Amino acid sequence: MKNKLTKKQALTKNQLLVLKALRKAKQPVGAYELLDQLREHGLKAPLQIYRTLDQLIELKIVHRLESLNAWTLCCDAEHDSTPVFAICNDCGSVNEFFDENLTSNLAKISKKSGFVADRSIIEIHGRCDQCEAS
Amino acid sequence: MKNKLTKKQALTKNQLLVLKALRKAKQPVGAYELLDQLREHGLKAPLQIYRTLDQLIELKIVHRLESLNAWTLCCDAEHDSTPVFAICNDCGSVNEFFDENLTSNLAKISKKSGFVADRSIIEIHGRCDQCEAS
DNA sequence: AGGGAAGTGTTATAACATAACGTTTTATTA
DNA sequence: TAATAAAACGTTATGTTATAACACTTCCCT
Ligand SMILES: [Zn+2]
Ligand SMILES: [Zn+2]
Ligand SMILES: [Zn+2]
Ligand SMILES: [Zn+2]
Repeated sequence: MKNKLTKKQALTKNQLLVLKALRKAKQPVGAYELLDQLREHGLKAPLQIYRTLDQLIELKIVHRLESLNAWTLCCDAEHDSTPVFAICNDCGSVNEFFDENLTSNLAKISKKSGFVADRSIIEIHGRCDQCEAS
Repeated sequence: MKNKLTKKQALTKNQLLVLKALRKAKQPVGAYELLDQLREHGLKAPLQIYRTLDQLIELKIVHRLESLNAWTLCCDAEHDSTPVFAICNDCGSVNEFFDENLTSNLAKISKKSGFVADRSIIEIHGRCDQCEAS
């Protein structure tokens, strides 16, 4: 698989626009919010956003947060394992973690029941350390 | 906390209707599909479904599958731990599992980063054993 | 140059979810 | 049991998220 640098060089105009908007955000962003921000750059229709997000997910540059209907940049790590997202109820920040044990636990559970996993979603809601401290 | 039997005795008409529809289904069901099925019993508006589903979730009788925008009955087990849902891409069936190790791993990950967890979502997509066999 | 794959733009529509308001039912307790 | 509070209910309107269908363009490979 190509590394992220290589992938970035191949990005299209729309992909770069969406990526830039996501980078600017400190939180996951919804598709229509992205659309609003990118209207000034010529994007007009939801599909332009949804298609681009799908492409960026395919490139493993972006993740979709299922419980938020929103998207966020992948942390810099090149990873094949399942990310764990910690989502703060208060400030909306999201952190991406990896855990070997957890990944292998998931695999075991699947295996035990004969289920062949494809894609795993782990999203934890709660309060981040900063919000918890204040 | 009351057990499920006690809870069931207290269910309202709408709750019973939705519950019955969910029981009949072999897969998670969307809110509007429930609405369609329950029109003949007098339910007319989406809100009647959404409210009832919220109540049933509060009662821990029903779970929402975030990655499907659909709801399913809780397996019979009375559980406080985080359920793991295995969702088959082919047949749409969903199985609910629990895993001590996984639950404690999740707790550890949270703790390490100072995050205080509230609600965890674990949904695995793939192929169930039956579909895999065929 | 020819042909296929990926990307793009646009209009229309589908699918999912909540706001706001008032009424009815049920439970609590004076 | 009558007053009251809390929960559930019904209805209309609206907001939010996502995809279908179709035509056109760009890029890459042979
Ligand atoms: Zn990632
Ligand atoms: Zn926070
Ligand atoms: Zn359950
Ligand atoms: Zn299956």
